[in-house]
Amino acid sequence: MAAPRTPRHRWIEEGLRALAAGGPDAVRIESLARALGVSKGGFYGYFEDRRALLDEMLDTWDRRSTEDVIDRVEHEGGDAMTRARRAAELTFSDELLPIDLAVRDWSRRDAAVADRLRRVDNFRMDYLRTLLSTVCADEEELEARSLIAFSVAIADHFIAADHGTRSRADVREVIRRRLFAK
Amino acid sequence: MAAPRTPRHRWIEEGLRALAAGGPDAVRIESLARALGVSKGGFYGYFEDRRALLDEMLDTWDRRSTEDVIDRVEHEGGDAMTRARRAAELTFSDELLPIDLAVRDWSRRDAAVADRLRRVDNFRMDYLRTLLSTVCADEEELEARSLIAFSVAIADHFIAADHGTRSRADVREVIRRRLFAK
DNA sequence: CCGGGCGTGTACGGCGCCGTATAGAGGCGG
DNA sequence: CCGCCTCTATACGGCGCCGTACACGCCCGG
Repeated sequence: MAAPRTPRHRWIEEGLRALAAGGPDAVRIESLARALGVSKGGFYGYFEDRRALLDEMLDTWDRRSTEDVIDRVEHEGGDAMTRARRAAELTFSDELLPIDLAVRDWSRRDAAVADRLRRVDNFRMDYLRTLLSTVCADEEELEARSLIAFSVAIADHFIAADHGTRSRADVREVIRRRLFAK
Repeated sequence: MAAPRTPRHRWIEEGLRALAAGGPDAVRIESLARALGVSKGGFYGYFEDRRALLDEMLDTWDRRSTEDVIDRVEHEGGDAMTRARRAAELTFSDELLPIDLAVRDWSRRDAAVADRLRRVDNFRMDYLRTLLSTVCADEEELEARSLIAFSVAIADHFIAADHGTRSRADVREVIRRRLFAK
């Protein structure tokens, strides 16, 4: 049989690109086809409909954002703060970050997406708790620090405010040192 | 002259409702008209086009989220932590919160929206700095606390994680007390 | 080298939306 | 009480998209 010019994963890749750039409403089959230099003819051979594509896109994002990230971080090693910084770098990479933000917004309007996001975020928070537990024994304190760490990391991409002479990264570094202080 | 059944502000109200519920892509003139029990006939008498409506919606949201909130909080009075909590309550009320979140997402794809959001967020951060400066003298520390406070408030609505036996509100209360401790 | 299938291109009907044009209704001022 | 002026309903052409139908071509297995 002929090797497909445009296999499943290419539709998924292009879909994730569109999602990152314009949110779920921008994931249009005909526009993906144009971006792929192809007509939409083949699409419906792989996917039942548009929703099925969106589901598989979420599968792909889910895996890349959790297992894949932790595997790499744990493989590279380092102390707790180093691992946390590295996990944040990978999680919020140029590639994954825009998808994450789009999914986060999308989840407010779609219960199935919200369920997935909950799974992903719990995965991340669990890892963060593990890392922070090395410097913080009190359970209440641990939970507070974990939520602060995750909140600052996420909100960094949603907040538009300036910080006078300091850069946002400077302020975040101050916060990070504080969180990982014993 | 006949009093208009559907004046400007009703289109704007309905537009904000649609924005809150489904993001900017959900603000469709014909669907707003349906929601208002009216045809779109009159719309183009008030607004140049769809974009003009979106601009006025942003004007309305901007004012309600900044000046209106601060005026009420300052009028009610209380200590710094009380005012901060009250400002957060008003800013993230059932009515304003979904609009805020939608605008925040929207701003990633529209530079004009991003400019407005920056103005609004800077306004809020300035107020937060003012409040926190009553309990915190060191400038670096003040900036860190302000960013944490704003980040936790914003991220609260974007993060899906659970916290074991504790509720999210519990954890946030722990953080709030910490931030406002001298 | 030849048939069959899979992946593709193309065309179709349908829908929802945009922005425009135009005609009607209904109150106000003269 | 009548004309006018504003707001509204309706209709239109156009566009982009969905999902389906079908025909073609190419490559693989026999």
